[in-house]
Amino acid sequence: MGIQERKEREGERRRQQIIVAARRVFSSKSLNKATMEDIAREAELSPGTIYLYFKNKDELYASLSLRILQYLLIRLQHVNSEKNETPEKRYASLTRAMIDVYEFDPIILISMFNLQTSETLKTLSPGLLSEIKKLACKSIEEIAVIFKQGDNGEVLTEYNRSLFAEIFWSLFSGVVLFQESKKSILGEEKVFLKKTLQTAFEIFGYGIKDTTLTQNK
Amino acid sequence: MGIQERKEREGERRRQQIIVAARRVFSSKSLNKATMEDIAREAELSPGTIYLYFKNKDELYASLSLRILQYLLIRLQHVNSEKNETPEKRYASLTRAMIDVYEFDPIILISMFNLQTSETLKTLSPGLLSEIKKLACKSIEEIAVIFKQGDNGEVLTEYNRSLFAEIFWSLFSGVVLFQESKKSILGEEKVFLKKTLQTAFEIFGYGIKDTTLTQNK
Amino acid sequence: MGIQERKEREGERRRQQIIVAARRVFSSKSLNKATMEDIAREAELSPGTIYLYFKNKDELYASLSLRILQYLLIRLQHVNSEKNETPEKRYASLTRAMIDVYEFDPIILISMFNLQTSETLKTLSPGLLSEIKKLACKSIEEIAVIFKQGDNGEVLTEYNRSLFAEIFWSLFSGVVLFQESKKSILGEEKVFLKKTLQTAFEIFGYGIKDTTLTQNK
Amino acid sequence: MGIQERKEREGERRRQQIIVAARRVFSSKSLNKATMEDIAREAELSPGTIYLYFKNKDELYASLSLRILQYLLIRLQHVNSEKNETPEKRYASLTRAMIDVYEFDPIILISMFNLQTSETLKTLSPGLLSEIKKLACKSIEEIAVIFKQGDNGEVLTEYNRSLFAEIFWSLFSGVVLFQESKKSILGEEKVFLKKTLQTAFEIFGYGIKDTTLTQNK
DNA sequence: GATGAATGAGCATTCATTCAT
DNA sequence: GATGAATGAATGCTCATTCAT
Repeated sequence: MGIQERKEREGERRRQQIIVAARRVFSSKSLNKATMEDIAREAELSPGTIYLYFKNKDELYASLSLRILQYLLIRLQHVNSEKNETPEKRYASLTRAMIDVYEFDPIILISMFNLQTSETLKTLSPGLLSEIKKLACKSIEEIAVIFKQGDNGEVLTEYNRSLFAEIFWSLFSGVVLFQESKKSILGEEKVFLKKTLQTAFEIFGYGIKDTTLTQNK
Repeated sequence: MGIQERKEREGERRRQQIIVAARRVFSSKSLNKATMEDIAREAELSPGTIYLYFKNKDELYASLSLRILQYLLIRLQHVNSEKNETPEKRYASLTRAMIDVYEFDPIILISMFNLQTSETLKTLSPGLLSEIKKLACKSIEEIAVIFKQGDNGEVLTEYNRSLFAEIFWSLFSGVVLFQESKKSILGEEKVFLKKTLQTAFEIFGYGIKDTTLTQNK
Repeated sequence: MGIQERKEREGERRRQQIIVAARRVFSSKSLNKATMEDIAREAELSPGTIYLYFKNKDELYASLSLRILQYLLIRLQHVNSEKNETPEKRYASLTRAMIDVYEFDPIILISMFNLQTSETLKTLSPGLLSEIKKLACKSIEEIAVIFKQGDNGEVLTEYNRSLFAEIFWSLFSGVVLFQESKKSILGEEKVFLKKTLQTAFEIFGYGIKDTTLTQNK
Repeated sequence: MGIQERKEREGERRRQQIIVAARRVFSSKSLNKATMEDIAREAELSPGTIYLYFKNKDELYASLSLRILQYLLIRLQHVNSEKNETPEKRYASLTRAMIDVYEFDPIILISMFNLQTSETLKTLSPGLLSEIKKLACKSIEEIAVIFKQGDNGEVLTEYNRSLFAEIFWSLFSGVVLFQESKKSILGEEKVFLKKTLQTAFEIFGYGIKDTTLTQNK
């Protein structure tokens, strides 16, 4: 029993060790440029060992996203657990949560956004793919819940809330990716990502109030 | 001279022929899956010929984006040329322009967004890279110009306008990429991209009005 | 001593357990496709344990052949022990013995024939290799002994008997392998291996009578 | 036109060049031990070039057998074209043909027999597989035709002729493989393959006469 | 300019074997 | 004796790019 447990824990530790190494490698090289040997070297393991814990390169890459998706979902659920708050406060909590998620691990967050668009997802094993889908969908649903009560007491329809949630999520990913590209490619030294995100969310926050009114007319 | 000109025109025609073929290939395969031979076959040329017109695969890929960036810039300049319009009308023109750009060539637009984040850009030849940068920056500047006069007569600072423009651009790319990923990966049948974009721009439009007020206080 | 014996017996049991598992695995996968882990799983042992009983994969594979070679030799010796029988009856016993050997374990028999031609044998440990050689040579000698008295009372020379024995053995392996290939590759539903073997042996039986006459002229 | 032809001829020459190199490599190493790089080096080409002419390693290996199967079929058809010959003379021609086939290229003949039993065939492209099947089946049919008129004027049934042809073929492969294994593994210096084959065919020749009589009773 | 055969570096993945526990 | 996690060498195949014609 104790042995069983210890082994499981050690196995999980190895997975984390590999994920951490992969994170470091992917932060300097893209999925295609990074080789399994790079990752193995970084993890101080042999290439073969990685395959004991991850089915293949793509699954390892996709697994990176799991952690941040889990963190994201927890943060969003926490926002929703503060039930008696005003809509304004809930929205403020939401924006804070998103910025925290970014700061939790920018590199992995960006790789997750890239994963979203890539063909890689299509060849993932069903288990891992559905896990990712589940977390992503749940997160968006949680965001939708935050928009439950329109700021003016107007109740948003189910449809609108989902739409707003998706747009909010799109705004988040769009800003992060664009600022990242500015930093890495356009060679801008200082990118005020946090400030830009705050402004973006502020605009969105004001925007939905009026949009709510419009849509309910 | 006449001969020189004809040659140049014919050369340009070849480039377009290759770009069109590449577009078709990239629409069904991602950058990494598509081979130069695929593109050559599609263009009814030999692989070697492509290298007469494009330095390498990445440059060919990046060249795809040039066309849509050019189209985008022209549309944005057109919006700004309607000088006496009200801010509301100008914003409406802007949103229409963006949706037109999407519909002009969704595939290339998406590939351009992907290019933005990819490592590919880093290895591009200086000439092509600066051409892309120039078009992208000009476009964002044109968007900023559209925001010149705040909707309430308040004049936005140069800084705010650029920030808003970037956020607007981020929102555009975020929505397009997210909806695309919904379509291709989550397997959603119908994705209402146009509707989602309109709503997103509506929210943004309302949002900046109030944000303007706040920021100028 | 008693302990020593018990250990040896248990060791032998383990070897058999592994051989049985290997047999099952090789029946569905060829030598190259089957992995040591497959065999370990089938034997409900760990990969490492197999190496306590067999030096390496090739030796394990070769060991499979030992059992059937032992069975073959015993059957052939039995045929020769029936001393007073007529040549015809002895030949009939021989053919029956060969068919029994086939039916004893077709899979291993075939793998033995394949082993014969493969490069695998060259890297076997001297002990195992000489064991296999010894059994194979003895078996062929026993067949030669069966041909001792030509069917017409003519006495075959030592040389002829060995030659006939080898040809008989070749015929056996040739028919088994060819029919096997018909079954597995040409996709023939029913292969009448037993009937074919009987006819082949009948032809051979008649043939050597006349050949004997010719050669002694 | 002339260019087209020359290119085709050069292409065919390359294929032959690769096949010749592969033959040399496979004669000293088994299919599994020989690497594509070995073959490329032997052919003084790069690994990539081989893939321009052969789909993969297995197809290259299988292609080796095509030539000898073609040669075999031609020889057998030639035997059958000598229509007025006596059965005895036709059988003598048959045995001579088989020995010639062996001497035409022993190495490839053996590799063909090994191919017959291997799993390799199962993954071949349908075109190549059916080409091999076709040649093999036709050859056996030609052998069956040679047995058309039983040596005693007795007419063999279609069924018997096919059976005899298969057994004859099996005998051939069995003898060749066994003698080969004697040479390479048992370390016998001189193997009298030709003599053994002749004796085997003599036995078979005499044997079918009597078997024919028995079967027609 | 156009060709397309040839190149060859590069890489994910496998699996027999080992050895610390 | 038994384990099974870790190893790491080995290899088939791809494909962007070149260059002789």
